[in-house]
Formats: sequence, C-alpha cells, structure tokens
Amino acid sequence: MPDVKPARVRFAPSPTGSLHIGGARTALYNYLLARQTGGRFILRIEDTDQTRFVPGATEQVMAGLRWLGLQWDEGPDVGGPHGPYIQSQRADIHRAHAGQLVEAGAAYYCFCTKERLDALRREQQILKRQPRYDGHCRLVPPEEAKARQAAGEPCVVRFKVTEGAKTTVRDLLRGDITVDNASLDDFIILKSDGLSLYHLAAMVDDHLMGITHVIRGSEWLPSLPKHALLLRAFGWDEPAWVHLSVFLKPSGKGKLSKRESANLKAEEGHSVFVHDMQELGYMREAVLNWLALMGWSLDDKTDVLSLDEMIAGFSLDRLNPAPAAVNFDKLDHFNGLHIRGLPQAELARRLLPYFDGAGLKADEAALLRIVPIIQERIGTLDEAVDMAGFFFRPNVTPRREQLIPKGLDASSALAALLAARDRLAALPDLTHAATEAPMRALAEELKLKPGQLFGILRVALTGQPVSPPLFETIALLDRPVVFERIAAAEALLLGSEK
RNA sequence: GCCCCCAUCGUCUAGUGGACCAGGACGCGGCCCUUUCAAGGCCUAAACCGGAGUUCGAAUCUCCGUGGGGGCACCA
Repeated sequence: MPDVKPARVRFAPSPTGSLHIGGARTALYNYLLARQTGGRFILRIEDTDQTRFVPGATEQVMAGLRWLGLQWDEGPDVGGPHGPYIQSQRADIHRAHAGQLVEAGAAYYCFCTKERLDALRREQQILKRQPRYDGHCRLVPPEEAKARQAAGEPCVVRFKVTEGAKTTVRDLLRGDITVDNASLDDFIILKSDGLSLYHLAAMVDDHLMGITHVIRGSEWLPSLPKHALLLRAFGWDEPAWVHLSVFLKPSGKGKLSKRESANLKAEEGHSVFVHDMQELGYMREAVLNWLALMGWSLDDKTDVLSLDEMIAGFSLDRLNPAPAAVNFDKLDHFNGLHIRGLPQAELARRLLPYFDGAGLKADEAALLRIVPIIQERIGTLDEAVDMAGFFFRPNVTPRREQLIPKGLDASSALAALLAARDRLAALPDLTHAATEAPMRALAEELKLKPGQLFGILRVALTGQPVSPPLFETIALLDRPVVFERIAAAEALLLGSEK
C-alpha cells in the first residue's frame, strides 16, 4: 500500500442540491483513500451561505452516498470526536479564528460599503484590470478599527496578502503551483453577518478535524494559494492537496452542467444525479466502477472492479489530471457486466422493486425462475419489466400485425398458430425439452422458417416481438395461460382484417 | 481582460527517454453463433495538437504557440 499512514479525509458538499456524479466521484476517491489506509472518511456540510441553502439537500446527498455504499465515519448524523459537522454550527469557532488573525496582524477589519466596492469593480472593469480589492481599509489604524468594530459598525474581516511576494503550493497531481500574490487580493474571510466564508471555514475545520488529504474538484485550484496562505498564517501544517479534474459533457465540449443535463433523463435514460440512477435501473456497483475509472486507472487493462478491489488498488499517483468527458454508453456497458455478474438470487432480489413499481405482483421466488432467461439480455434492471413483465400480467395484448410474420398472411399465420396449439395440447408437459422438437418439426411441415413459427407463438404468448427465448418462456408459463393466450391471438387473427 | 490547470484513437485510458510501426475498454464496422432480443467469440478501422529545442534516441524532458477547461463575489 502506498499510503501507510491512516488518512483522514473529508467530503464537504454544500447543501445546494442533490448529489451529482462529479461529487460522487470526489466522495469515492476520498472514501477509497480512507478505507485503504485504515483512516477516516468524514462528511461535513458546508452551509455557511444560508442564502443558497436548499432544504432537504443534505439528506439527498447523504442518501446518495449511502446508496453508493460510501458510508462516512464521522458526520452530521453519526457524530464524531470533532463535531459539529455542519459548518453553520461552527460559526463561533470560525469567528474566533478570524479574530485571532486580526490580533496577529494577518487580517484586518474592512468597513468598505457594498457601494464603494461595486464602484471600484466597475472602474477596474472599464480599465480592463483584474477586479480586486484596493487595500483601502488596510490604512485604518488597528485601534480605530477595533473601536469601530466594537461600536457595531458593519464590517468584514479581510486577510492581508503580502504584497510583492509569490506563493507556491504543491498539488500531488500537478506539482508546484506558483502565483504572484498581486493576483490575489485581500480576500474576505468573515462576512459582516459574522459568518465565515468558505476559505476560512474550510481551512479552520480541516485543521481542527485533522484532515491529512484534501481531495476536491479542480474548481478550487485558483483559490489554493489563499488556503495555503491562511494555513501558514495560523502556523498550521498543510494537508496533501489533490485537485481532481472536472467532468465534461459527453461531447467533450464544455463542463457538464446540471441545467443542460435536465433533459437527459427523459430523452435518453441517463442522469447526472445519483438519485436518478436507481430509478433508471443502474446498480451501485456499476456506477461506482464507471465513476472510478474516469480519472483513475488501476493498470493498463483492468476495467471491472468491485469496491473492495478499488480500495485495495487505489493510488493517488494513478490519478489523471486531465478533464474527462462522461460517457454514458460506458455506464450502460458496466451495468450490463455487473448484472451478468450477479448471483441469480441476488438479481431476483434486486429486480423485485422494479416489478413492484410497475404494479406487477411478482415475488422473489417467481423472479428467480425467470432470472436465468433474462439475466444476459437486460442492460438495466428496469428493463426486466419490459422484457418479462408479461409473466405477471393476467393477459397480454399483442398487436395484430405483429402476429403475422414477414412473408405470411393472416390466414397462414392463423393456421400455423392452431397447428402449434394442437401439438402443444397433445404434450403432457410443456418443458423446453418436450416442446422444441415438435415445434421445429411443425415448422418444417408447414414449410415455415423456424423463426416465423416461433415468432407467431412469441407474440401470442408474450404480447411482444422481443422476449426471452420461446421454449424457456413456455416452460415457465402456467399451462392454462399458454392456451388462453393462444386463443386470444386466434381471436385477434380472426377479427377484422384491418 | 487577467491568473491557474490540462493536452495519446470519437470517448475513458495505459504509457514516467530506448521493450511502442503506441496497449486495453466503450462506441463504430464486419464475421461467427442464433427462434426474437441480447450475451459470447473472432477480426477491422481509429490517436501521441503544432513548432522549435535537449538527447545517440522523445508520446515521454524544456520553451513557444494553439486548443480545451477552471477561476477572478460579504457563493461554495
């Protein structure tokens, strides 16, 4: 194992929506490192901006992680030695640390109004300069600032970025990243409402929670120097920084956006949200496998991995820093692979909710009987309902034209159907072994291709042109049902020509 | 506009100076199997962004372009 020291890592989403695949992949990598090293996986909710708070989002994120099987060791609901794990409940801690920086001269109170700041920004935009704070309140004498702050004058706390210097931070995937401090402005760490901004809150909490590795999205890369500066001002050690690449749209052109992905689910049965995955018939194993391989690889050929195998084989230095376009075809492929890899009883168990959801009275025992004939022909779990729902419906409703194979007309199809019925009726048992030979012989007698005869029966018995193999299907249907459905098809073929 | 990051088949990736006329996977095309649909097997097409260096030798190192992405809030 490359990392022998137990890692303490965190997944720190803001409660602004449901868990999406980008967040899930970040959570996964954090989880893998924690499990591999015998460390701890911490869930922390970053809700310092109440204006963006979405009710229920925290629960949705937790549900998504649980569904994926990424259970956290410390978090809002399970607690832990470094709580609370909801950032808004740590406001006092953040405020005290901001005060500490002010005392140390590393930060200062800023009384600039929104109006002044807006005007400043506009001016800078017109001059085509990078918008940044001009350091106006740096000039307020500390005693005066303290007095004004104490008197209740609205103010924020800004971090004092040393001018004329450069800041270098090491990212595990990208090496040293150096920026000119001039490109950083004196950023705000505490808002006028007394709540911390992300930069301060995250660094204080990471330190207090003993975080050893910060694995997060690359959208944080530009503010990495700020975080390092903050940590250094406190005199704290830096964690190992790992900035993951973003996910791109399937076309590879542009970032995967939630808004643009809204139609995905309805239009092509895919979704960027973990909460949709189960409904769409995906298995957690497949989603995990798919996600893991977008940005990480075990070696040059392994593509099927269980969560345990990922834990065993994960390595930070096999992470890929380049952005990855998501490929839903590949998710489908993995899903099929994992479905086929499931023990039959387990697949039956997992299929049950989909039949329930479709209002079909299936049970595990019945599903277990049909699993052998559908397991290798479904790509998603919900497809089992389309494929085998007819087993659980009282009757089927074939379309008349589907009962008539290419090259035949209604009367010859009918004749074939009735002949097949008579042969089947003569058999004591409708097992696969008993039915196939007579049906093949019949086809030959009627000068039909086997597929033509079988097609008529298939549509009559299942109501659909695509189904599990015919003789296995007949064997699983109750005998009376077979003849009822044939009779119904007969009636349909006898009916009006159009 | 400024700052930062990234760059191998259409896509996900392997590749850490010679073992690469670049390997695997998805997808595509073809063949086989076949009662539909799948699954499975076999095969084909398909890439080192460009240009300068460094080196006996570069997909691998450096620089410059170009392209893509991210970021520049009292958001996270």
